[in-house]
Formats: sequence, structure tokens, C-alpha cells
Amino acid sequence: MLPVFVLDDATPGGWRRGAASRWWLHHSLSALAADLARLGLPLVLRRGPAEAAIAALVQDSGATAVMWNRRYEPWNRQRDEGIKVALHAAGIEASSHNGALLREPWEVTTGGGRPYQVFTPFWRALRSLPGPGQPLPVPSGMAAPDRAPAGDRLDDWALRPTRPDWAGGLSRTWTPGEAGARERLASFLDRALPAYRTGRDRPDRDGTSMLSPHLHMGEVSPRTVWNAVEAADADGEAFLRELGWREFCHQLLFHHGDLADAPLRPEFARMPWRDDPQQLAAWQQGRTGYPIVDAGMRQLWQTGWMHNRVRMVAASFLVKDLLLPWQAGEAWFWDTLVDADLANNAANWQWVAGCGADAAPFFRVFNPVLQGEKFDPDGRYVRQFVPELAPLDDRWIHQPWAAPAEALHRAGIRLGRDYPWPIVDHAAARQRALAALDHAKRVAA
DNA sequence: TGAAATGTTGGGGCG
DNA sequence: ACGCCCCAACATTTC
Repeated sequence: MLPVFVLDDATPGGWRRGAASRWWLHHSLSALAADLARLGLPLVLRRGPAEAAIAALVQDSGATAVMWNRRYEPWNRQRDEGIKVALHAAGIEASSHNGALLREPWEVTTGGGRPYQVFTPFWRALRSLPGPGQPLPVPSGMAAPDRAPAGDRLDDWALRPTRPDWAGGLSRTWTPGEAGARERLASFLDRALPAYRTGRDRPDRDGTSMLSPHLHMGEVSPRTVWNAVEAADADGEAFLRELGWREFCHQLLFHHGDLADAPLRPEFARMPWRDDPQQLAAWQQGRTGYPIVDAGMRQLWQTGWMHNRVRMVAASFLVKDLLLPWQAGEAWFWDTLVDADLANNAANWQWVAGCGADAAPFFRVFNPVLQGEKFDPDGRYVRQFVPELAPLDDRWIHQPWAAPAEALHRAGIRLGRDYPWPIVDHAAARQRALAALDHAKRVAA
């Protein structure tokens, strides 16, 4: 048994693993190598086009069989199929397995054998199938080869940032690796699952699982999570549904290979998106002047993660208030999220933009003030990530521009200097977005 | 997994 | 006592 990891960066279309995800990968591999060492096994690292790397490893090790877990990005599917064919041709046993999903994307179909386009019937169908079985135990008695083939040094891959080292906030927030994943799962079951239905919407609380990067990297399987939630002494249905969305997203990517690049609804190709590098930068850097949006974008930059409720608000703001293309937001999230996942990221951006499967209608525009007041009622979340607003009264924390001069003065805040004025007027921006959609529909018709 | 605009209802103040 | 008006609260429609 020879555990191997091949880093293959030959991904088309700008979808090479992003910076935050590379940081995670470094630490995840480091943890994996340590876990394997405890079992007496090496972890051989190779870099380059996977087909050549695997062929070389087979040669170097004398392996007679190669096993791996399936990936669902179109280029990975194509590549893995090529590897399988080449191995078979060379007389090597090759098999792929499902370690990433509850069900294979082709297993959940409508009565007519078509993929679902709407989440709720998809979820009903998935839910009606037998649940995933218990995960298998860690195999025992795996012997390392007498002499492991040479591999790269993890540090030489330079997956971590150097100058500047922006990963401090990531290190403080996360423990990549299987042990970290199990710890996160256990504390979620204990702490947040009982109140998940409502608690998950509160970015000011520890109400979500934060398992997404662990799931993405395969440090815990959705099957393990599913079984643990079902076994818990709490109503886990709302959380299981979120695992269902993850499945739905992967199913969409499987059936629509260009999900990450092209809108599923063709009329959205005609949306008159704006091109405004300055406003895009303001959004990315968390200086839009809308506190809940800025808090979210700064949480993302500092920790590599953003609370799901705030992701929806921030994404809605980019696409609708700023009328910038959803692909620009998708690309930024891809680079900065530790949980960056092609299927989830693409499907959810399309959902927000209103151009995806079962998407939120485009006219459903989040009001950043109301969302802030509803889900961060005493401004704790905003104060954590936008500290310059911390002294402001609760009454104005989500709309500092509306605060009386006296309240701003008391908080020591001068708008335009300490915190930006709103870069757009929400009410006017909302009207502009609705008009843009109207235009796209008319042109399409 | 919205929000704003518009419509309806019903309690209470008041002449 | 009665009708009128105001408006908050809730419901429905529309974007």
C-alpha cells in the first residue's frame, strides 16, 4: 500500500486551485502525512500532469493496482477517465470510488430518467433512497513497500503565502486535517445542531457547522456527517437539507459542464452587466459603505470563510446593487475561500444571480440594512469585522449614513474618512437592476 | 433561503 | 349613539 498525492495544476479556464485553498491543501497534506506515518505508511507527493505522474509512480513502485476517489469537475473526469484507460491498457488494475458525495450525480433522476432542475423534488428523491451506509473502518494491516519511491517535499510546492503572509487569520480559525474535521463535527453536533434551523441564519453566533472546507478536501465524508447527524439526539432535518444542496450543486455541475462559466438561463447572457473595477475592488475589500456587506467581505479576507447568510447578502449586493457580473464574484470567492468548491461556488452564484437551476428570482433583491437588522440585531458581527463602526449605537450600526451627526460624532466617526459613504444608493440600485433584467428579457424575446 | 407597493381590516379617537 | 377618519397591523400582489 503506497499512499500518493498528485498535484495537477493543469486546470483550464482559470480554475486552478485558489490561494486560500492552496494554503488549506498544504496543511491538510501535512496532517495526512503525519496520520499515515502513525500507521507506518509514507505519503508520496508528486507534481505535474496526473497521467504521467501516475504512470511514473506505477513504474517506480511496481504497483499492480491503482485506486482513487472520483472528482466531478469536467476536466478531472476527463483526465481520470484517460488515466483509467491507460492503466488498463498497461495491464494495471484501476478503480475509482465515491468518497465525496452521498449519491453519485447520475443516480438521482426523475421518473423519466432526467436530472432534476428544481431542488425540492431532487431532495425528496434523494431522501426517499436508502441513506448512505456506515463508513468503513480504517483498514488495518496495511504494509508499506520496502522502499517508497521518491517524492517532492511539501514545502517545495510553496502552497503557503510568503510575502506578505496573509494566512494568520486562517491559522487562528482552522485546523485542516482529519482530526480537525472530526473535532469540528463533534462540536457542531453538541453546540449548534439543536438550534440549527434558526441559529444557522445568525452570523453573530456560532450557529453553522463550518464543515465546508473539511468536506471539500475530503477530510470528512458527507456519509460520516450524515450518519452522525441522524444518530444525534436532535432534529437534524434542516442540516441534512444543506447536505442535499451540496449534492444538488454537484449534480448540476455533472450535467452542465460549463456551470462555472455560463448562465444556465440563456437570457442572462444578455444582461447589461457593468464593468467597474473600482466598485469591484470596493466590494472585494469590504468598503462598500454597507456594514453587513463589508463585515462579510472582511471576514472572508481574514478567515477564508464567510457565514452563509452573509454570502447571500454580499453576493446579492455585487450582482444586483452593483450590477457586476456574477462570474466576478465567483472568481473572487474561488481565490479567497478555504472551502472553494467548483460545484458549490458556481451553483450558488448562479442561484443568487437568478440565472441558475431553481434560482432565486432576479427581482428578489436583499436589502442590506434589513438583512443586517434581522440577522445581526445588535451589530455584534459588524462590530467584530468592521471595528471602526464599533462605537456606533445599535440603532445606526447597519446604516451609519442615516445616523444623526451627533451620534456619529459621539462614536468618533467621520463618514468618508473613517468609514466610506455607501458607494450606491440601495433603492436606486434596486430599480436599476430590475430595469436591466427587463432589458435582457426584451432583447432575448 | 425578499422587499416594496398596494390592499384590507378593525380598533379607537373624535365630532 | 353613530359615522367618519386615521392608522397600525396584517395580507396580498408585484417587482
